[in-house]
Amino acid sequence: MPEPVPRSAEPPDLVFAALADATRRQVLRAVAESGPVTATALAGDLPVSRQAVAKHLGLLREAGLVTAERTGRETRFVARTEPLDDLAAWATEAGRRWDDRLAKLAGRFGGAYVGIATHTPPNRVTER
Amino acid sequence: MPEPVPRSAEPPDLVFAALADATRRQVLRAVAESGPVTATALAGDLPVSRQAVAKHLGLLREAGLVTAERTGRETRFVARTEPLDDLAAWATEAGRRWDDRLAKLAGRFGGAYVGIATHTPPNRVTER
DNA sequence: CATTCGTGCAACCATGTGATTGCGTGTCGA
DNA sequence: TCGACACGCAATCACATGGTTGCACGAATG
Repeated sequence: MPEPVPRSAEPPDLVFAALADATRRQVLRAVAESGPVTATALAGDLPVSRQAVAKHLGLLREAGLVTAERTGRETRFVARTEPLDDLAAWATEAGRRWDDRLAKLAGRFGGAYVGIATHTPPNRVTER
Repeated sequence: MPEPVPRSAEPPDLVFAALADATRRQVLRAVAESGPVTATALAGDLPVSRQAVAKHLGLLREAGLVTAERTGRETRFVARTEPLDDLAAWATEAGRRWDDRLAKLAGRFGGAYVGIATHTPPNRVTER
């Protein structure tokens, strides 16, 4: 056995789910670029209501992508990057492993699938 | 200006959306590990119907995560790894940039937020 | 040529979810 | 103390989405 497979910390569903929505990514990005910021301030720059932003922040918080700190009557959010690092690690690892598998198949079958599997645009079969 | 910001190929919504669903990730993983495989065969190992698998494969295909090749009456799917690489690149880049921003804020404010932003578990504020 | 098998498509259903509005509560400043 | 401000919570709504079933069509097989 080459290695016991580092078992890269598989990002929890929450992270995938949180990142799935474009608006939510926008919120996250805004938080990341605005430093500690409140939901209300954030809503000012975004095309959605304060409550919508608050909801997104809630999910992002559960996913560990932001941290909330309440002082007095306002809550400031800060972005966390670890989940992103985990995601990057996962994607890299998965991609690498599958590529290896693909390479083996290519060896066994003659390499026909390599091109298809790694260098074909979106698709070209029953293209609608 | 340090750099014009490499503008890491931002993964399209389709990729995020495709990866958001756990079952779909399972399908993708199965495809990746089973080499060229048909939807029907895939459905045999998964807890959902063939059509469900086919739908997932359809989305994965639109997201560029799998490729389909029809020969005769059966269609075999193969996983593609580029979208995953793009995702990894994006996550890494975003994380790095935000971390830089955080570091600057830490310098300006005294570092109080650093710990909170980079080493606090899920959360700890209005913990429900 | 009839049958069987693998697909794709369409309709349909239940749930989940992004977003809004309205309201109650706690905090800060005058 | 009182009003303004920042939140959090709940109800509601429209729409997207995962999943199923049923059916029709093209390709192998005898």
